[in-house]
Amino acid sequence: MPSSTVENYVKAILALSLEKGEDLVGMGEIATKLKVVPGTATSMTKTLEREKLVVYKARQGVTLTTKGRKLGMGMLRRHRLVETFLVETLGLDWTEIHREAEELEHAISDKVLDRLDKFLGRPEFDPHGDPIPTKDGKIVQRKVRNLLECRRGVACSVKLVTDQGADFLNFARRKGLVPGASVEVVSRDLVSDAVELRIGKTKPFTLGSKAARKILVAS
Amino acid sequence: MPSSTVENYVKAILALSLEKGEDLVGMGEIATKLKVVPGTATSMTKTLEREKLVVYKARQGVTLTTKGRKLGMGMLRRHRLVETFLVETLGLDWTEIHREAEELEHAISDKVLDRLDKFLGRPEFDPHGDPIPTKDGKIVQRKVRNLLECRRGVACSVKLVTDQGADFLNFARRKGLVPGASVEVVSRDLVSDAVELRIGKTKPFTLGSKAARKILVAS
DNA sequence: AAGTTTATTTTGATTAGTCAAAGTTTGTTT
DNA sequence: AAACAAACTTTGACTAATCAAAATAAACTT
Repeated sequence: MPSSTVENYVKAILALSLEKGEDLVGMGEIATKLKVVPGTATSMTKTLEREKLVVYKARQGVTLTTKGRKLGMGMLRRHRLVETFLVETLGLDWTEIHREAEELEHAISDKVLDRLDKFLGRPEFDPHGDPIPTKDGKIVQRKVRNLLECRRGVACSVKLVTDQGADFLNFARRKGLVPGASVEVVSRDLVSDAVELRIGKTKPFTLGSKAARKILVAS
Repeated sequence: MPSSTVENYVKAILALSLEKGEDLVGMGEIATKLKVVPGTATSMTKTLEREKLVVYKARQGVTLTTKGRKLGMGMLRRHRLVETFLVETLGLDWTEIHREAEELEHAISDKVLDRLDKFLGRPEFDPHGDPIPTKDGKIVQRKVRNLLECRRGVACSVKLVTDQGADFLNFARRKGLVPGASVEVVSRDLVSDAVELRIGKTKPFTLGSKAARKILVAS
């Protein structure tokens, strides 16, 4: 059994390589994501290599093996199913489930996870709109764009909010930028570095480009 | 935050003192229950004392402080609510939930626990028939007797099976000795050290006194 | 009371995960 | 190419939890 520390490192490496669209992940990135000093990332990486979860090239970075990828996907599945349960069944708030799931994901057995999955009706997406990997570690990807990449004047549906910090989630919810909401880019201004949006028929508002990039939509 | 190790020690001390009806618990008992060597129990006990969870008298034993008792009761509550959830909601088997709950009880926050409690309808007893402590750490005790202490010829209702090992639970279930079942002591034989039982209207069978002592009933 | 058994405590090691800080590479400027 | 900066690795130290085995204390037995 991998320790929860090992699980967290593998999950972080998977998340980083998905974010970057690049398999090789550097020690600094891991250290930042997990809030440890770089030396710790290096030494844990060697532990992961001993367990055949990653391949490590000194001073270059680390890539997941098939085994590591499987474990990582399993963690993602756990995490997202737990989040779904917390929102759907227990009625917790969107913005507070991430931290809870972070703990629970390590404590849940495969058997309980499968029962939970069944109980929830085998959902495909979690409350943030992220796809839930299947048992064999595949994820259904939707064709999504962020709000900066959208055509003007075309209503799109919000699929995903990529920043899971409570602050940002709260902000997004206040603005109505929740998965499922219909949003249209009214105008885009490269000088002020912002986009003007309209949710349904409400009056338009402006979002900075940094925030706009965090909201993913599909048409 | 106490570590899960600390939580387990406190839970074990509480369980032992409840079992014995005696506050003072010896190092050997703790070591046996937690499957560690006695020296480890001694040294962890000192850690617990530093955190003001217990009072420790060398070569005598250890007793929980108010703080320790509160933590212990909290763990019992967690454990039993999680077990209830696993059986009631996810439909897991009676006999396999203990180990699962053992992990989950450390990972669940107070907030999630309270939501779970509400979702389950604030149950008073878990699937084994054990009372679930209230949020402020009180347990409702039922007047129960074991099968050796029962009057002959009087139907009683099974309330509690005190051995939670999978083997014994399986055995009890096969015999129909599950919480809620109606059981009657037909005869008692001190020589063969056994009692003859009848469940409802089925044909009587015999149970050794050691097993009979593990089945608690109320009339 | 002396000896023996049993429970407990101590001591010294070990492992996983971490940090601080010193030492290396590698790559970038000038 | 020499100097510098950034990223990375190494080293040594620390904490929590554990075990093995030696030392000690208490409780029984003759």
